[in-house]
Amino acid sequence: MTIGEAAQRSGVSAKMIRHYEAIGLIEAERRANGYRSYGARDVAVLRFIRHARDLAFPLEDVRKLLALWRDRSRASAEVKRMAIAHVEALETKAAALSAMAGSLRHLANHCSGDDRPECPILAELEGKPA
Amino acid sequence: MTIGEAAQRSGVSAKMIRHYEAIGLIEAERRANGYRSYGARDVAVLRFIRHARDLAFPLEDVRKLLALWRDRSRASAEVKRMAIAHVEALETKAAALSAMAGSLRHLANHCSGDDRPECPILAELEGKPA
DNA sequence: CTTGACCCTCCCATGATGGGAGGCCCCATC
DNA sequence: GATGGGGCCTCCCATCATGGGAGGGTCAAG
Repeated sequence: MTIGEAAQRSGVSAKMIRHYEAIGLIEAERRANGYRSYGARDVAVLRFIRHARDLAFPLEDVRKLLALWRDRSRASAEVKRMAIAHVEALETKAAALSAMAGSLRHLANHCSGDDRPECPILAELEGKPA
Repeated sequence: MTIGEAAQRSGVSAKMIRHYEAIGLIEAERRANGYRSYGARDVAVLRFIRHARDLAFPLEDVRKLLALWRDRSRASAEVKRMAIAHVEALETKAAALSAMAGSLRHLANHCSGDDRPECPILAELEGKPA
């Protein structure tokens, strides 16, 4: 199938499929006319990548996960280790965002939000010590 | 003061100070030798920027916040509106990350993590429907 | 007068993705 | 057989905020 069809079936844009090839994440056969050609297995790989990306695994992690996926005799320990590390990174980021949201929401709650110029939000941005 | 000193006092790197100038967020006087020159007010502005960035306001928002900050007669309504919108964006992102962390942690909990190759994490990445 | 610590500008890289230009290919329809 | 439209190709640029580094000028202390 063509790259367009593979894109549709995998949910990965044609643009990204070419990119994944450019960075060596996947490979593709070429037809005589230069067009990339894909099969069912390629679509499965693309879906795998998309699912990993849906969980926000960076592409370098995806590369390792793909290698582990293809190695049927791999130990699950390595996969689990990567997953846990990634979970922790996600939780750390989520906590940081929540904290920012919380303190900003707090400031906003104390801002009248009307025509008056007094604004604790700007005051905080101005004054918070270095 | 020089850019290096302004950087130290404001907590914004010299690299970033130059960048903020390049994108028109701030301006800087120049000495005869071409060096940028900053005063206490500039440091205050840089701190303002840093605090806004600490709350993950995008630079375009910072630009608007700076304008509002400088306008002593501004209405706080606009500031509040921006803050609330940003809080919502932060919360949305945090929730998305938490959700990803949660589902991945769930998968990891069901992965033996030993020498055996069976791994629900890889199975999920492989099989999840499009 | 040398040395080291600054400063300057300009270019490149990150990470993942999209947009678009310019050009080739293929199929269907007239 | 020619034409048109849609899909494919490659290559470049943009995003967002930040850092790194090269190559070169400046200044102050020794």
